[in-house]
Amino acid sequence: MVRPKQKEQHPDLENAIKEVARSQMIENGSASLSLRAIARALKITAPAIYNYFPSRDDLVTALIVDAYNSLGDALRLSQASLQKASDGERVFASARAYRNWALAHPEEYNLIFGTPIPNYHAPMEITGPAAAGNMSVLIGVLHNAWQDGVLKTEGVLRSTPNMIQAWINKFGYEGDPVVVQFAMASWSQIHGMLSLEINGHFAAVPDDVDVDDFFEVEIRAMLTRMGLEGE
Amino acid sequence: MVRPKQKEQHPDLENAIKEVARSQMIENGSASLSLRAIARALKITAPAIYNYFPSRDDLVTALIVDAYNSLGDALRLSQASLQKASDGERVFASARAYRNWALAHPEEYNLIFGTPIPNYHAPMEITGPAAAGNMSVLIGVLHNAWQDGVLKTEGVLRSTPNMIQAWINKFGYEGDPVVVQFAMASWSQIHGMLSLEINGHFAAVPDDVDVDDFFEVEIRAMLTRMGLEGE
DNA sequence: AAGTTAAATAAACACTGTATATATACAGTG
DNA sequence: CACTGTATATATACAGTGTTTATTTAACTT
Repeated sequence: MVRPKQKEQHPDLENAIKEVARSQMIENGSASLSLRAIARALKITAPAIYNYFPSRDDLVTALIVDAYNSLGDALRLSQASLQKASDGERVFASARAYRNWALAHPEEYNLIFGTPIPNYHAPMEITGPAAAGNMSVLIGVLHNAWQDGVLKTEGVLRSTPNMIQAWINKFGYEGDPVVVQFAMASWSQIHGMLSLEINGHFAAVPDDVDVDDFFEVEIRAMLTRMGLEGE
Repeated sequence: MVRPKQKEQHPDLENAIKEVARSQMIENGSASLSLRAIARALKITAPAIYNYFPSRDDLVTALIVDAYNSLGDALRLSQASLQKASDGERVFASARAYRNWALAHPEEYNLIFGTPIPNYHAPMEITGPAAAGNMSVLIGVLHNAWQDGVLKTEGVLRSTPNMIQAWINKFGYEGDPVVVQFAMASWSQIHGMLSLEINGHFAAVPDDVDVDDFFEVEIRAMLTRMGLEGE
């Protein structure tokens, strides 16, 4: 038999491939993603996957975009579930949501921000917008705080840093560049802690040490710096 | 010929292997490290490498330890070359040295802090002490600032975070835990920015956007928080 | 019913890390 | 010097990888 009857094959093979890829990533680490292993699990042959993804890299890119969207959903949910909260509380909630997602999906987090797949290089024209979409959640929260006039912006910037201006030029933002600066700084800080925590650089074993309170202290310091400590 | 004459072979094959591995990592990315490619370059066969490194992972571990030491040298050099500098200047210098090393050795930086080698997991009993040795440079600088009484420690910690206490228990530190907190926080922040910068998450192309002034603003904010803004 | 298209297979290529067995240059000893 | 043992390399083989090609056939179209 060369082509199976429609009844006998997966109804949505493209999604089935991604699901198996995800579960195998979680089980064996994202580095050991293997088209052949996916094919074995689905009882098809490896080249069949090429009907849905032109190459292994395109599959990886699809997984990355899915991961970005999953993270973005978590961030938006953290805001949507907040009613009449202060600006500080909103930032805190988004920071916690970011971390909780990362701890719940470490392989996918590394897939996005690390380089776990040999010789894979993310095509920024695809992943860039997905990333910016998530960034804009944090920017949105800080933008509201700025509009509320509670953001401590005095003396932060002598002039707009190149990278901040480049981001604004590319993805657009109407408002004080210091809002983007704060967003990028907060993102960097949170990402730095998570990257070190997830990859076990804070302790011998990743789950060995509880980093919760360290994280809380630093988010609080972040809020203090931005003038949002009232929480 | 099964075994080459001593005159015809590399005088220090172990180091030659590491050097070729490093240069190939730099050229093709650390993910494409290949024992066979190394062997080809050295005109030996792949299994010969096993006489010097029990497995590919042991070679990677050796490269990681070398990278840690190289980074550590850069950090220590940044301090040794400073005479009669303020505590703030010393922190600033170590932050700049850290970033400069990372930008000059991006593949080695990812080798240390990312997971670029498929299915490789760093043995923390070896890499842990190497990492702690570098961390202690930053802790040392902040410890001096604390002893000078200029570190703004009031109200930072309600109690010592678990992760900070665990680090102190493991690697030892006599002094205020807030010094370690500040060191870990600064490290996280710097690492976060570098990880995003090096892996191109700040822009489409890694070298596309100048992140220097963004970095400076954030280090300055870091110093302000710790009470070292006098520089 | 015939022709076309789409989705799978089978086989092969060039790689990879690693294990095993084998050959030989060199060092140490009688 | 001759003999032996060990260290260091090779040769070969195995199981795995992503990918390409040609082939087959189910399903759709006319």
